[in-house]
Amino acid sequence: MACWLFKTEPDTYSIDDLKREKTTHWDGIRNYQARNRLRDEIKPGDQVLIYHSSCKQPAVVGLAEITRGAHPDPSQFDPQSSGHDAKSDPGNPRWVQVSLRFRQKFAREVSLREIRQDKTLQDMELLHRPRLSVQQVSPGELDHIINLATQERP
DNA sequence: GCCAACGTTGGC
DNA sequence: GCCAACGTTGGC
Repeated sequence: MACWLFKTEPDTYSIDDLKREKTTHWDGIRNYQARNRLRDEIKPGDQVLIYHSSCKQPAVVGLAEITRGAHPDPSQFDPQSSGHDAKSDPGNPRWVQVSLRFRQKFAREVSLREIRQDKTLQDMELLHRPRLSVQQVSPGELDHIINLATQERP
């Protein structure tokens, strides 16, 4: 079982949207490194931290679980979609999505600022790989963040 | 295949 | 809104 962190802009799709819908398809990924991780590494049962980006307080806000591995992202073939890709071959789709299920919205957010200040989280990819929306998380990091999220603010 | 120009992400 | 980081594009 591997652990990941998916970035999302809450104005577009938030943890509350996921909580309401229960499951979703993580579509719209149009970066090759992120795509490769979805396609090659992310498997059903993997745990996913949900992270809100481009907002007032960037933070880890909840937890989800992968229910289905990579399959074609339909939005690449939709001319109306912002993710439309005219160069993608329907016989060999370029972009994939995964499916995931809501597990929990954390009692409190673990902000990027707090992660930066936490000694045990200094190696998180989140702090070293800007602009990558599918991030690796170690089991220890996942555990630590869940602990923070269920404790009182220091 | 190099690399300059350009576009996007995302924190601040 | 600024701008740093870095991915992508396209001319050569």
